[in-house]
Amino acid sequence: MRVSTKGRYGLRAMVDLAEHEEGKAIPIREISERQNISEQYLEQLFATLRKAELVQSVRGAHGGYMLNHEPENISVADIITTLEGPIAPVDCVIEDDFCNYIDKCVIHGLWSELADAINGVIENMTLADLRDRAIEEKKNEKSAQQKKIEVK
Amino acid sequence: MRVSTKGRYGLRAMVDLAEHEEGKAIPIREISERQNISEQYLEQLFATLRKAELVQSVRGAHGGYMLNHEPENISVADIITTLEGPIAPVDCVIEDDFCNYIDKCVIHGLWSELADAINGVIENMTLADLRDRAIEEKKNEKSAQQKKIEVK
DNA sequence: TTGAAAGTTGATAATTGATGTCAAGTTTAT
DNA sequence: ATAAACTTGACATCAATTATCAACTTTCAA
Repeated sequence: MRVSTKGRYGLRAMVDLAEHEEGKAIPIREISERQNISEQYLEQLFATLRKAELVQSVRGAHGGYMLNHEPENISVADIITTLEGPIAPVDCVIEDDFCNYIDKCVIHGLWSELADAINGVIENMTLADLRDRAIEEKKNEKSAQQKKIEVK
Repeated sequence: MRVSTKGRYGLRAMVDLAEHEEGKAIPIREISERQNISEQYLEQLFATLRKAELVQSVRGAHGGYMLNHEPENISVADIITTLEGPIAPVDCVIEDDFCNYIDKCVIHGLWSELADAINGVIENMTLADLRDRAIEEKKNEKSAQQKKIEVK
């Protein structure tokens, strides 16, 4: 019942992108350094994100990746489901063919509720929300550091 | 982001037990047949459930397993966390040591929300709820069959 | 009453398959 | 010619499942 590294790393990379892109492409190496995720793995993730049209790639020197939509219009659910497939605690919530077990529907109801709860959270949070939090976070760190220095 | 077979099969087995135990122990073979889960795998799951004191074992001929508490007092969360470990989308929601990444807290907030949403659902559903649904379900099947026969 | 057989839990090892990770080479644009 | 995206493949790790064997309890027949 974990979000795998695909979703976790991918989400961090996308927040990083939202934070740093200003009309220009960001190379994977930069994200890799800031986020401490291997370039090779990030390449895999971005290949998937590109196919899903969540990001654009710019090849060649000074190339890299940039978001393909406004951060306000990219939800956490978009990113995670792209990288990990549909978020559902069990397959039978996704597929239309029924479970082949006796008490299928008994537990099916529970899994549906769970899927709804999960999706409610991740559909209602956008990349813009996370980016803003990240920026806020860094402000606080800075002012905390400032205080330390002042105390010294 | 799936509940693994441990949680899924374990939950089905426990519902089965709640449905069929009437003061007597139920052997694993019966559950295995009804639920179509291998005996060996079920044995493993029940070993874990026994150590967590969710079930009792009775050895020897006519032995088997029985619930160790009233179905009303066993939540879905009890069963799933026993079999799969704490339910959290990422480790840093469980552990107290911080994530070692830059935007730790940015995404941390999201994961916490998600964990709360999930736990809310599974803590508020008990084995008794699922058992009752299972019984209800079977009644409906029967009356549906009955109707078919009547129509014939 | 005793001893063997059968049924069952209990523990651990072995196999299989999926996922995560890394490396090397290829293509494209500046 | 260089810097970057792209592509493919190999390897390692972990989860899921099956298999094996040991220990214990009851049953039943001699």
